[in-house]
Amino acid sequence: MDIIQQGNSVVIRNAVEFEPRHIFENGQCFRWTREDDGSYTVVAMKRVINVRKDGDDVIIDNCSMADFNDIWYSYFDMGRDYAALRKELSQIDSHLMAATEFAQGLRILRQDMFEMVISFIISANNQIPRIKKSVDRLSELCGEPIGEYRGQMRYAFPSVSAVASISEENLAAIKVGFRAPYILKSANMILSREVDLESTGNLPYEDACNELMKLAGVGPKVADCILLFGDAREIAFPVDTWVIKFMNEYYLEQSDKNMKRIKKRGIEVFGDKAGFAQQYLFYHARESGLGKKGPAV
DNA sequence: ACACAGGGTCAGC
DNA sequence: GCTGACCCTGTG
Repeated sequence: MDIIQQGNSVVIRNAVEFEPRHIFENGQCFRWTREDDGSYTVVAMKRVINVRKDGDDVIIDNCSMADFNDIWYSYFDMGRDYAALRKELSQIDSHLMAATEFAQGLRILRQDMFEMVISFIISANNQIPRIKKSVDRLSELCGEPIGEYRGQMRYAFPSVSAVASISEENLAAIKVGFRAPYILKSANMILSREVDLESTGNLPYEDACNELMKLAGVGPKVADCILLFGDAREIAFPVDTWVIKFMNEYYLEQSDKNMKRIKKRGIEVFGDKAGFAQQYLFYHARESGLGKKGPAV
């Protein structure tokens, strides 16, 4: 991989396994905006960057080589061979063959654990545009300002203590509805170390899940999202409405809506890479409108 | 207009 | 285990 600094940008040459659209529009991340020029402006890790594709090159603007090495290399999971991963998954069956071909360039981000906890608590029984707005409002309310970019002030995702001490009144302004008390309670549980986000990384998958589910508003699906997108747990298999759709369509003998059984079946079929399989299939199902315009693929 | 669902979770049986 | 309610808001 050839990576060079060019002015205020870092350029990754020949990055055929890096497609900003597939990375950001697949539901793992909420703090991005698609610009008129097709690029993506992203706030993460107390920084703001702009990511775009130019031919086969990826251009990360507002980024130093030092930041790329220290932060974004890990964030974008650059150490993983996605070509090999897609090839491996495509051999499982025709659905994964289609999904991995469709979403070439998708990567699973390694994001901040606390940001994942709060973001996915907000995601419950919610819609992606509204989730994005709520996370933005929360960051503007009590996140650190990290400077202007493209004429707009940007705010980092707030710290644990900042979220834990939001007033009820301010929290209402974020418009997270019935999730407000969950956010407050969970932030306080993390602040008091009743649940230690940093130690979950050392726990076996099942234990890490149970630890996270002690938090308010965190059930099995949200716990899996936190572990998959925040802790790079490849076995984590979040079961949501879209997963229920494609599992019933392709992988279950008879219609089933029990999340526990669906999850068990997913791990049975996809093995220790279930999380990756889930992302490709979820994204493909959603983008192709499975269940709305008839069966996909 | 007004019902309906949206990357689920929780409380009550 | 299963069921219904849940704050909002864009959609048809």
